[in-house]
Amino acid sequence: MIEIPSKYSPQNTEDKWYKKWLDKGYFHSEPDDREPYCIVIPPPNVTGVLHMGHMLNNTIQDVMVRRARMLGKNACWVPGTDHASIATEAKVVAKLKEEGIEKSSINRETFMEYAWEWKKKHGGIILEQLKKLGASCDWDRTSFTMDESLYESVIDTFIDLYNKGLIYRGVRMVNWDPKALTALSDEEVIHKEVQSKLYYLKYNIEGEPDESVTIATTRPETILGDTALCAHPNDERFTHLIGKNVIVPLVERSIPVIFDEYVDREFGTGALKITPAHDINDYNIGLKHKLETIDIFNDDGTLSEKAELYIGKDRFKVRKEIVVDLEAKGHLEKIESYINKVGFSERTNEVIEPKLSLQWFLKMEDLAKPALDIVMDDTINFYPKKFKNTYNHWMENVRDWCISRQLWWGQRIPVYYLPNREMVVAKSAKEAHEKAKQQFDLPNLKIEDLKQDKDVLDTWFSSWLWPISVFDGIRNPDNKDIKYYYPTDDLITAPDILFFWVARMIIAGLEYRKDIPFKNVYLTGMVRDKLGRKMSKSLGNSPDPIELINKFGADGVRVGMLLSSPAGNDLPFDEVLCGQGRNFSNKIWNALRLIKGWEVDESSCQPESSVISIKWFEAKLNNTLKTLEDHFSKYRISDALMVTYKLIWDDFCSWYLEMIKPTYQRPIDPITLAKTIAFFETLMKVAHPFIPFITEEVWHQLNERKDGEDIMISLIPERMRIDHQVMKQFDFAKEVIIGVRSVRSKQNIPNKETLELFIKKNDTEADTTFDGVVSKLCNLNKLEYVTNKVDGAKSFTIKSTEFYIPLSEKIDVTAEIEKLEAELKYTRGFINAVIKKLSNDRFVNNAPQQVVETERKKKADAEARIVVLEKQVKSLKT
RNA sequence: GGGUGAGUAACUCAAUUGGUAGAGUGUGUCGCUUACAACGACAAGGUUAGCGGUUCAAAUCCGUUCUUACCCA
Repeated sequence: MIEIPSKYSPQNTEDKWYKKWLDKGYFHSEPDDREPYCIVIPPPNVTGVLHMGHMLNNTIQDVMVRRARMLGKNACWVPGTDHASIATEAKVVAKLKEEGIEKSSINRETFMEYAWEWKKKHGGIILEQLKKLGASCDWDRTSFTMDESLYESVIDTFIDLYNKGLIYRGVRMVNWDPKALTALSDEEVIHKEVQSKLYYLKYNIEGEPDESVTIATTRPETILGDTALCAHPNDERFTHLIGKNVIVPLVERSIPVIFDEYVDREFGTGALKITPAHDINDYNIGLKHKLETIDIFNDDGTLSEKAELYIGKDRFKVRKEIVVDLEAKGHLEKIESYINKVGFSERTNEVIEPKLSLQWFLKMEDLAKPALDIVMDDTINFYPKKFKNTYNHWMENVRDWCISRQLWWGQRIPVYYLPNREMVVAKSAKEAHEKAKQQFDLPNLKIEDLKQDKDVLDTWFSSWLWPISVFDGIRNPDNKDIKYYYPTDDLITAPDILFFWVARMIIAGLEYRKDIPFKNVYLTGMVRDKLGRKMSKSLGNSPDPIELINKFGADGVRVGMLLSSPAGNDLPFDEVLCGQGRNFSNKIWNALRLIKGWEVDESSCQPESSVISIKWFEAKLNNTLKTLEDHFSKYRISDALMVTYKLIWDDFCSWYLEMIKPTYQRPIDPITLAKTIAFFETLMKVAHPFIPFITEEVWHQLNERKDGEDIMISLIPERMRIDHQVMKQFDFAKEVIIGVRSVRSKQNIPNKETLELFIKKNDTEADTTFDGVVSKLCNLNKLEYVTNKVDGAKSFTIKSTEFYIPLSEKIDVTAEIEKLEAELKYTRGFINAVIKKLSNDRFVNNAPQQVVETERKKKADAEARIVVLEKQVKSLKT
């Protein structure tokens, strides 16, 4: 026997094969005559390291790409990263701080040098980790959202949209991160429940020094920015305040009492203070009632001069101080503990301050409409379908997109301001200069007089172009890559970015290519821990993917990730699943060991049982290939894997190999061996997209391969006709085998001991096709058809066929009768339901013909079985 | 508070659109039998969250209550 260790070790094969594939250029794709299959990776953040979400997501992508490749398509998976402006800038700022450098002490250019240096050093980590997973990305096409061509595409797009009148500058309430000093999108804000306090504050009524009205607030420091007090118009507790003013405590400012149905009468006292500059709802009420806005905060979260008091102090410090002062002046009625949701910055974990600020916006309404329709009419398909609802809801309530960020790391907004407060939009300062001179008739304007906008664009304003810009399709709309690969085929991503990435890519695709960016969107679930919590760094509940790979092998981890992750359902991750994946590899490995260990006798002829076994497995294989196609067409990846898993483990290893296995130390015949190896090869091909490494290794062990004859670039064989007859016959044989094994197990008869099996057919002719197989797998020394019941034997019944196994021990007649009667009871219950159905005219007339037919068949089968069972009981009793 | 999903075996999920519920894992019993103990054989396990309704027939459709996740406010 050839020396093959009994345990498969992935470490010895995975790196070897990945390198080989890479060296041979198998991952690279160039346009040709074949049908393209393309996926663009959801670009991970350059600051990121691989987490479980990436593992799941990229495993699925790799499965899709590898399968497409093996179906003969020209498969291209474009990898890359996004520049993640705020996250990266935060990292760089922190690193500089460690080195004793404050961001405020250096200029933009110097900062950008540091940032690029950081990117060069750390930006590729995540992509290297993907290689460990086996990702078959076309690394030659690796893109980065700040690469020259992608950068320029973003700028061109901004200019184009501006010229179309879709981009404007305006004051809006934004989510302000006082630490990063930038606006954040809603998606970058995480709302968390926190234990806070509800302060009940008394405002005096103007002109009535003895009267007051009490409001409740969680943020007492913001009273300094109050410009109104509001109650529900139907709330009788406050009708006496109509037309009156109240006095803001401490600053002693008079503000009007207004009425609006927005107010929740149940909350607090029913009266609400209105601070339009610092709360989005108050802002909207302020707009409606034309209230003044007083912005009491500086950008860093300290109080501004507008606040009049506590100037320069931090907002949280002020909260404590103002409560003391309010109490001293008798304005504090009480404090209750209260749980509310507070927004935190995703990147800096700072409490978000709603803030009015001047930002750039993209008008979304007209752009969103066609992007909504194209999903609703299934031109783009979502898997699972339920996300169409979510998408619809979002797109119908779309709000303008705030695209500016107060950062340096990113594409700088191409807007230039003139000394006369006018502005021009242009690709470069030089162009802007020319344009400004002409447009405003300023021949003496100097280029230094132009000031470019300080802000950069939101990272999503880069990534929404991703499926186009990775092929340079914005700048060169007719280049051969974009024409060949676009639209891409599948997009695989998580539902939490459905709106701010997926939807926007669809919008950009329709706007700039007049075509969808992808045909299908597969939404993965979220990876959670066993307790159902989201995996996150802060909780520390996420395993390190690289350690997992070291422990279980990349193949094992891939199987673990895929096994229980149906599209859109969350995946409660458990290492046990990776263990299952590793065991699967080991099973395959040992099947290889078995086959490699066989001696061949070229002159021996093929046993009948092997002939029929091969016939059966061929049918089973083709049938499974069909099921597999169906699962893939519905994007049921975990089902596809399970079907493959069972085909290999159950059908091939547990059944087929046992059926054709030569007796110990006997040689195998050449035909059976050749056929078995061919089956094994096909199985490896089918499994390759899921477990690329071990399949490549086994493929090479199974046969001598010429250079370039690798499984990765081979084709999955075409499906042949399925022999349903032989499958049916085998299913019956299987039941017989299980029946015999069950008797063995219950009677504690060791496998070594041979048995006799007598079969009494009652209605149909005996089908002896699999008798040889049954004898072999049950270790029978006799298999005989009889016409009479066999006495003193263990028995079991399948359909209406009786089976008898004579035993040396005595049979417990009472137990046998009990068993039979239990079966009779079940079958009678079953047949009664069927009879009831069939005797109902409305059923027979209304139900489809086929359904009625199967019911009749059920009835006939059950009747026959009852007759057999009854006879058996009767004979046992006499 | 509003919206959208989801509640099926101990766990994770199926059930081809209404035809008396199936896998994998786990569990139990037995077995280191000759590829594999990272294994094999066999077995147990379900009032489909509760209640009510439509139907010949409901896990599936309708209503309602409860639980839960996500999104929005």
